[in-house]
Formats: sequence, structure tokens, C-alpha cells
Amino acid sequence: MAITLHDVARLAGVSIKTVSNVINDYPHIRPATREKVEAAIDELGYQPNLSARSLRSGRSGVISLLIPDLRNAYFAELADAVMRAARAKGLSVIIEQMPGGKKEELEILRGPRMQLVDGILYSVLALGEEDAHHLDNSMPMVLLGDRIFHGPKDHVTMQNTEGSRAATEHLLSLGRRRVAALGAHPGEVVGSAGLRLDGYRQALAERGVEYDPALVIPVMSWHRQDGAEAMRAFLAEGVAFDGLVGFNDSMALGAMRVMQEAGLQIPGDVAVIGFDDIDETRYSIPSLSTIDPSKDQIAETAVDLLLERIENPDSDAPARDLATEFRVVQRESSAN
Amino acid sequence: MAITLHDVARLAGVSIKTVSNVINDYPHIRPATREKVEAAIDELGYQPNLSARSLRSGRSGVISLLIPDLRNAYFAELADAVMRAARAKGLSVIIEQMPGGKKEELEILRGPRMQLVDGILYSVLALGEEDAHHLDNSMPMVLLGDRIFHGPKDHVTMQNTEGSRAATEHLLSLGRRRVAALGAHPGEVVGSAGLRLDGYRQALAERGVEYDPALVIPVMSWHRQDGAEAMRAFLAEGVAFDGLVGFNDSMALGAMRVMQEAGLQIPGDVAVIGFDDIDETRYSIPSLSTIDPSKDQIAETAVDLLLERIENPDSDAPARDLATEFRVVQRESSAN
DNA sequence: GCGCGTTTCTGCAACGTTGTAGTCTCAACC
DNA sequence: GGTTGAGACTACAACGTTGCAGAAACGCGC
Repeated sequence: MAITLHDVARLAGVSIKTVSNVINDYPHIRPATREKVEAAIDELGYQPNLSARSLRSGRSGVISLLIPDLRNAYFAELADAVMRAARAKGLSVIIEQMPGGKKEELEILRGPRMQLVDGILYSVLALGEEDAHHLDNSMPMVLLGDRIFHGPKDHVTMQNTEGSRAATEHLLSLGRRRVAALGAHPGEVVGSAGLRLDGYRQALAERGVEYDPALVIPVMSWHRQDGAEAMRAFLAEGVAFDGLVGFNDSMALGAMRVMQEAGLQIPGDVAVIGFDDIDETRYSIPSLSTIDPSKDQIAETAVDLLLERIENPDSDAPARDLATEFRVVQRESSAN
Repeated sequence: MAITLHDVARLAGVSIKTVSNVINDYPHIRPATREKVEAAIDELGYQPNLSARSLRSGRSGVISLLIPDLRNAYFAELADAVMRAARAKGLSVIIEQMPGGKKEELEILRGPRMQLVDGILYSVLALGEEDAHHLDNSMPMVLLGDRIFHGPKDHVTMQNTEGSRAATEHLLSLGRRRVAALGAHPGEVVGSAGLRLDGYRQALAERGVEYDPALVIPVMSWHRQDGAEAMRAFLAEGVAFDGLVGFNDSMALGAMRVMQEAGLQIPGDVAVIGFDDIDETRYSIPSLSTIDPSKDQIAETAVDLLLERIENPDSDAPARDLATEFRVVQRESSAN
């Protein structure tokens, strides 16, 4: 049987409420009493029962991180950053994967699990602007990523369009003029894919390079394997190209592998840049240029915003949109 | 305010206990009553309060996964597998990272967070046999990995020694005779590093190849970067070698990169095999041979064992040791 | 010495759920 | 016709904590 407030109170010779007060830093307690109670807590090894506390106070100290897929290195690294930021604030993190599309996302969002947590960090994948009303509840929530723009919740995002524009411009600045884009979602506007395609087109336009739809390679799921398969199909089409902007690193790495199998030199024949700056890009052959979206900054900002919402549940401050810094990281795959 | 049993009971015209009984599949309920209650639940959108349930029943439906580091692809993939296995059994997973060594591990294990969960999957990193007594409590727990052998808890492990022996034997069977081992922890016996080194030595002995300590490369932390740095130092020593067994894939990938920078051909000059079968190994250049430890099987077995312990808290069945299958995956880095 | 405010501490109720121990009804049995 | 037993349901008391209201003790000014 676990130690409870009752046991501590009995040993210290005070009421359980006084023990509770000591634990919760209630100011009006005599130093002598505080010491007695703290000694009893130490002696018994008392640990508060978080279920009871959560039931009574409505706060559990746990937040939920909803991401598509831990196998994707970007999300694994983001989850790592979120957990470190959360730990620094005394929070635990429940990770939920949602690889199953819109229906599953809504199910998880509305499921009983979410009752256990104080707030949600939600990396939106399948939901769109038209689903924003589903989020219009009182649960503290911060959105990561870019699906819903004018939703009712705070929003922390990398600068997708600007980052992708900078990546494309980087290849153009090297003199490449047939730059392919890997990872488009045809028809999409508000998601990462749509925004990154937009940035790609902006960069082309600024340089006066004509946009060629034949250079836009659709990839629905953004894993290594998908990038590899898409590149294999693209090469089979025989479209000439001398640059490649991968909308994330994993796809770019998969594609690099296929290009090299096909005898293409990187960066000689094709200069390549990815997006996300996952660790692997430093060790691939060749190492992969990329956009560093400052995952740590995303994570810290998101946790801070969420904590603010958790601590001021009645605040009707309007939803905020924060964008984090990014920078172009040049490596061997786009060496001059 | 959230909907409670009281609201449902009022609407359905029954007692709250009956609603509770319906929810918990108590058998003796008239179909008509059940329907009324279910209709009321649907109408109100009732969700049970998990804190209250957990307080009353002592079960939260959440398990904890303690791992060193999500940035390490092996653990990210293992976490993914665990979460899928847990989800299939209706459990949520709280992931805690413990990069901080023994003191931090014990702190987390004993912290109040652990009160919230029904059981713990613990991928032991820093704790040793001498710490086994710290685990001698009533919390359901399954150990992953290999630190503590005769501890009081169930234990699911990959076959470290056998896997590593098979990996080494694979390179020997290709005719390599100067096979280096990457990732040793000098002095360690019971950890993965010690066991894998043991398997390496067994394979050498079976083939009658002399064990040369100069070929054993120590690496304390098993990330890409550490593998790369260790290989750089090893190459600087000028020790001749024609094969490399990496004790995990990340290190092997970092080392491959460095070897190729140094002009070595893989597998021509050095045949390489790793351990873990992370996704990245399929797309590296060259693709990396490895040992597939069946992470899915590890995860499923561990979750099953844990659930068994959770459901039979009083059972004093002795601790079990289960080892999962593994297989050698030959790829380009050790092509014939 | 009295009133008033502050400090220090306590008792009680409540959070929403489930386990235990019932009550009541009705059918089956001798 | 009374006993038995199962079925269907309910009342009540917990689980361990914290918010609220209040009691006792104390200090201060007049």
C-alpha cells in the first residue's frame, strides 16, 4: 500500500491539510511545522498520488503530443525536443501516433485519453481548414505544422514557404536551372507540401526561371522509401534536371540513393537540398544540404504557449501564430 | 463542465452504478436498460474521467516506456513498435527519456510520475546487476535490453551474443580475417556492448581466428557521430582491417561515411555489418548489412508480459527471460 | 482589556468513479 | 405455498487529494 497524506500527517502530528499545504507551498506555515512535515515526508518516502490530485484539481501535469509517425526521423527528433522542453517545465509527455488519416485523428482528439492530459501539442497532418471547428473546445492546445491557418488555437510553425524558397534559391544561385521539387501533394494549398511548393515557385519566379510542372514530383507519404520510389519513377520519365529540392530530408535521402544507383553524380549532375536537418543528413554520402527549422525553438515555444494556456484557462486571448527561424545548411550535396 | 455518470444516469433514468455497470460490461443487465443507457451516453457524448477511474480502481490504462534517447533511430523505431502494440491492447504510452545516467534513471523510476502508470517497460541503460534491488518493488515491469540478468523482473531481450556472433561469422564466411568490432565498452560484461563483444569473440574462436585487441574499437555512446569519430581515430592508428562489425547501425553508418571519405571501398576494402536493422540501412550508400532483431516481436512480447503482470498483480510467478528471434540481413556493405 | 486583522492550522466536502453489500422481483422447485 | 436462487438493479462508502470556510492563537493600536 502506498503512503498517503494521512500517514505523513499522523507521523508529523498535524492534519492532512497542513501536509497538503506544505507540499503546495502555501505561505502561512511556521518553519518548525514545515520542517516536521518535510522530515515525515522524507522518512516515509511519500509520493503524491497523481490520479487523486488530477481528479481534485483538474491538472495532471501530463501533456499529449500528437504526431503522425515516430519512424519519421523529423518527428522523432521533434518529439525528443518537446520532451526535453516539457521536462524542463515539469511536464510528462504522452505521445500518440496518428498514421491513420482524418478519421483516426478526430477519434483520438475526442477520445477519453485526452481527458487525462492538461493540454495537447498537435502536429496536424490530415485535418484541414474545414475541420477547424472540431478544435473549438476549451482544451488548451497548440498546433504544430501548417494545416489549419485560421483555427481557434495557438500555432507554432516553421516558415515553410520562406524555407523552401531559400532552399530553391540556394540551388538556383549555384547556376542550376532545371530544379525538380520532390514531395508535392497535388491540389493541396494549406499543408506543408502546398506551402513548400509555393516557396519553390516563388524562388523560380524571382530568378525568372520558368515553372515546369514536369519537374514537380508528387509523393504522398514522406518516408525514405516513398522518396526512393518516386525518384525511380521520375528517372524513368527521362525528364532532364540538374537540381532537386526535397520537401523533407527522408525523401531526399531515399532519392539520392536511387539517383546514385542510376549513375548520377551528386552534386555534379544533380545538386540536392532537403528540409528538416535530421541528424542523418550529416553522415549520408554525400552529406545532404538542408533547411534547419530549429526544432528546439519550435518545441520550446510550443511548450511555453501551451503552458500559458493551461495556466490561464479562462483567458480569451486570441489565437497566436508564431513562426520560428530557419537557416540554409550547405553540405556536400550542393557544394559549389 | 464535462459530462459525468450522474448526467447519464439522470437522462437514462437509472442509478449511476447501472451506468457504470453498462460501461464495464457487467453481464446482468436487461437489454432494454442497456439500450437506454447507451442511448444516453451517445446523446450526451459521455467520456469516462480517467483520473477518477484510476483513483478508484488503481488502473490508468497508461504504461511508461523508459528509453535512453529517441534521437537514436533504434529506440525511435522500438518506441513506435511499442506504441502500436500498446494501442492494440488499449493502452497509452508515456515515453520518458533518460540520457542522464544512473542517478537520473533511479530518480525517474522512483518519481511520482511512475504512480500514474500501470506498468513500466524499461530499456535498461545505466543500471547494473548491483542495482537490481532497486527494482524489487510491486510495480509491474518488463525489462528490455540486457543490463540486469537476474533481477526480479520479466525480461525481453534480443539475442545479443548470438546475433553478434552471426554478424561476425557472416563477415568471416566472406573470407575476411581482420574484422574490427565497433562499440565496445571496456570492462563491461552484462550490457549489450559486453555481450556483443562476446559474440564477436565466439565467432572468431569458432573459425580459429586469433582475437586481436587492437581491432576492438571502444565507443561509449552509440550515435552516428560517435561511430564516425571513433572510426576516424581508428584509421589514424593505421591498424589493418578488412571487415567491421558495428554494435549498432548508427555507429556503423557514421563509420562507413568516414571510411569512404578516407578512400576505402565498401565492401571491397572493408565489409561492414551493423546491428538493429533501422530503416536508414536500406538507403545508405552502400546499403548496410545488419542484424534484424525483430523489434515488433520484442515490443509485442514485452507488452503482453507487462499486461499479464498488470492483470495478475498478486501472482508471484517467477521472473521470465524471453529472447526474440533475429536474422542476418545481407546488403551491399557485405556483398559477396 | 478590547476590537481588529493576520498568521497558522483544521474539518469538511467534493472531484467522478467502482467495489461491496445489499434490496427487490420473479421463476423454479419440492 | 413456502423456500431457494438467480437476475436486475441500487445505496453507500470509499480511493487521495485540494478548495473553502472557519477556528484558535497572536500581535497591534488605542
